[in-house]
Amino acid sequence: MANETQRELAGDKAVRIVDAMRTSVARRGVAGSTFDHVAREAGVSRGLLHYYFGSKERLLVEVAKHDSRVRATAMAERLSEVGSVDDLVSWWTRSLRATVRHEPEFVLLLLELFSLSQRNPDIASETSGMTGRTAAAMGARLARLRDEGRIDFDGEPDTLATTLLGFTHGLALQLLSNSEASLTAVTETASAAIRSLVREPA
Amino acid sequence: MANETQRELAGDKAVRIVDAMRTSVARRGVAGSTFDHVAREAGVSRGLLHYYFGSKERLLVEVAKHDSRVRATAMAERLSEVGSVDDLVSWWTRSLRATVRHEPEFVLLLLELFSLSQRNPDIASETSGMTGRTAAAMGARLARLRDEGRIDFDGEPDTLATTLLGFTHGLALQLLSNSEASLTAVTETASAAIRSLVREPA
DNA sequence: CATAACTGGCTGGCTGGCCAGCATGGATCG
DNA sequence: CGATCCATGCTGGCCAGCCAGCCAGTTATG
Repeated sequence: MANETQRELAGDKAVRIVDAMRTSVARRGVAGSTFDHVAREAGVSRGLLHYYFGSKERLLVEVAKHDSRVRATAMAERLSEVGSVDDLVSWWTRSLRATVRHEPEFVLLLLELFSLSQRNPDIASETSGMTGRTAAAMGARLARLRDEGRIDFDGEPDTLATTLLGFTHGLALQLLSNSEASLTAVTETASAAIRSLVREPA
Repeated sequence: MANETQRELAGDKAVRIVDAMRTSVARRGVAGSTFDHVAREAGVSRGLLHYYFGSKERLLVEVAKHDSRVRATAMAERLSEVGSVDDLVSWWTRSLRATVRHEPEFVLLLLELFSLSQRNPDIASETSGMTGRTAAAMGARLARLRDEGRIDFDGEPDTLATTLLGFTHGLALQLLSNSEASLTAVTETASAAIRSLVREPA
């Protein structure tokens, strides 16, 4: 075995552990996600978490990696259907609303990871890689759309993508934590802002 | 004494404790901010934290309250100097850059509070009150500027304020966690988006 | 039978909360 | 005016509970 971290992490149980940890962190936070809880929810023994991952920290890194891949793939898929300015804006709006309403766990996980990143270099690089890859995926698609003459915008594709992603995360937080804020009103305003960044090609 | 929570919290030591806790939470996170550390940094005994605040949770609520007041006041002050669309956009841009560069602790504290809000109703309402009051302060100023015919925009002032705040938080997070992202490029793009939401009065 | 997968009891370290008691300074009394 | 006595701010040792990590041992696999 080349690396004790890589102990057949594709196996059924390893996947279940990463999954359970992901869910638990979103629900209870990192501190509340004890090996005991996570092991029970994954249907394995506590010792196995150590056997596979060695430490809580490395398990968290694995969670971040996994989410990164899933997230980037899902986004690339949806974005591939975007073909015009209108498509792009409505895609952005819909994905924000869907995130807030149906999968807030993702935002909460991201929150925890950002928090941990302040103190843990490994998690920091993984988290930064996660947002970076997502932005890169979006940037690539934006560049392609511009090349194909379907949309136009100023500046680098990656800069635009990073900005859009930042808007999404910020509004999701705002909307999740402040129940008084109106989801529709805020997303409408934000859509208008996004639209101004992208225009029909000349 | 009417309420044991209100044990002369204006006192010198109480203030030092809240301050030390604030700093520590931003640096070490909530879990890492043990009574032992915080007490040492505030220059008081561990027992005093309990004497004043009763529990860690209530101390955190106090930190949130304090920050809320400070933050809203500071923003209202700066915003009072804004008198035109250009002023508003450049104020927003400058305040985002200043936050990222000079006071990331505020963002990190907010991050921790958001995270805790998921599990603690008291902190949730305090955090939501914090962003709510900040948005309300900005909204009031925006409404005034519109009434005075200095700027114009669509929709409710509070909706616009909430959106702008969300943008700020999201970009700050993005920029703090992803060192590769270019601060100037992203803030420029974001400024353009903001500008589209506010226009000269007809 | 050998090796890898897996289990769960154990432990040392740490943490929030508790509380018995100390110190300080003002009021009361002789 | 000095002695006595509290009230209140404050201290730090103690404790019960919890948790990540360890590891000796058991089960599955080939």
